[in-house]
Amino acid sequence: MTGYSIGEISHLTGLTIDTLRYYERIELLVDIRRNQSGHRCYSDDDLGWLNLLVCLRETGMSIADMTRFAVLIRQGEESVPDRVTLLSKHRQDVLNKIAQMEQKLEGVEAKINHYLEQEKNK
Amino acid sequence: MTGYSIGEISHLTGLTIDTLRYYERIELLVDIRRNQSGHRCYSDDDLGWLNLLVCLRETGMSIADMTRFAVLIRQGEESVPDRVTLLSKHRQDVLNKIAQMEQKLEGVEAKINHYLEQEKNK
DNA sequence: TCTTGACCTTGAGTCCACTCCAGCTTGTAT
DNA sequence: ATACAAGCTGGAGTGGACTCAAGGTCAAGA
Repeated sequence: MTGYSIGEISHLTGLTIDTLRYYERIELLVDIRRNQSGHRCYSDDDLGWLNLLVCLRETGMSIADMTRFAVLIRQGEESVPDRVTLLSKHRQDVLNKIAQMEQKLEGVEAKINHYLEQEKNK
Repeated sequence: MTGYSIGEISHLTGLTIDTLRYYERIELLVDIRRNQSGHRCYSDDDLGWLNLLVCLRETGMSIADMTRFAVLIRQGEESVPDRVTLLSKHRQDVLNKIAQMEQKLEGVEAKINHYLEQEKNK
């Protein structure tokens, strides 16, 4: 209930402490509570938001787009349709990127097999 | 038979002209033939190598690793097992990364669905 | 009391992968 | 003859996403 320290959040999210402070600087993260001694004190909501950011980052969303999304959220309820649009577009981008990677991976596999053949016939 | 100009190769591979020259500068590409007027003249082998590089790049291999691979190739036949090792490791990395992206994408989809539910109950 | 360790801030630095610039040459079309 | 497109070089600049450094505060334990 007292919230999480930056070190705890770093462990829980996999983001470094420097990255957490950086995200706050660029306003990807706002209004983080502080305790008496000025240390950041993250809430469960903050943790939830960071976990979503990690999902977006790991699926290749740019910081610029994450920032756009964060702005939508700050605009409140009425931006929900826009948020759906943004995330849906991202979802499709990710699916395309995965398909693209799978296709190019075939080229790599063909090369591996070519080398294996070459070794076999020696 | 006369080979391809840098502009043609750019179209064929999707790499920009600047990137092609950059790859040569960092020795990802070596011994590109020149015509009488000093212009690059790429062979079919060069094109094949570039297409493989594109597969590696699009699947997320770093320039540093591509350079290592290029060095192995220049070492000749005896490096074939090492090339297989390098490419196989990359293949596994790509599969892991795709799996990771698919998993994190579920987090994004959950959020989309959450928003859609929220909109429905309004 | 004094030392650790975890935290704080501002500002600068790093790494990667290009990308752009200025000034020059060459070959083809009008 | 001249204009224009496409190419050349060496070197500098860019954008994205962090990452590090220096110097300071604060609370708890030996």
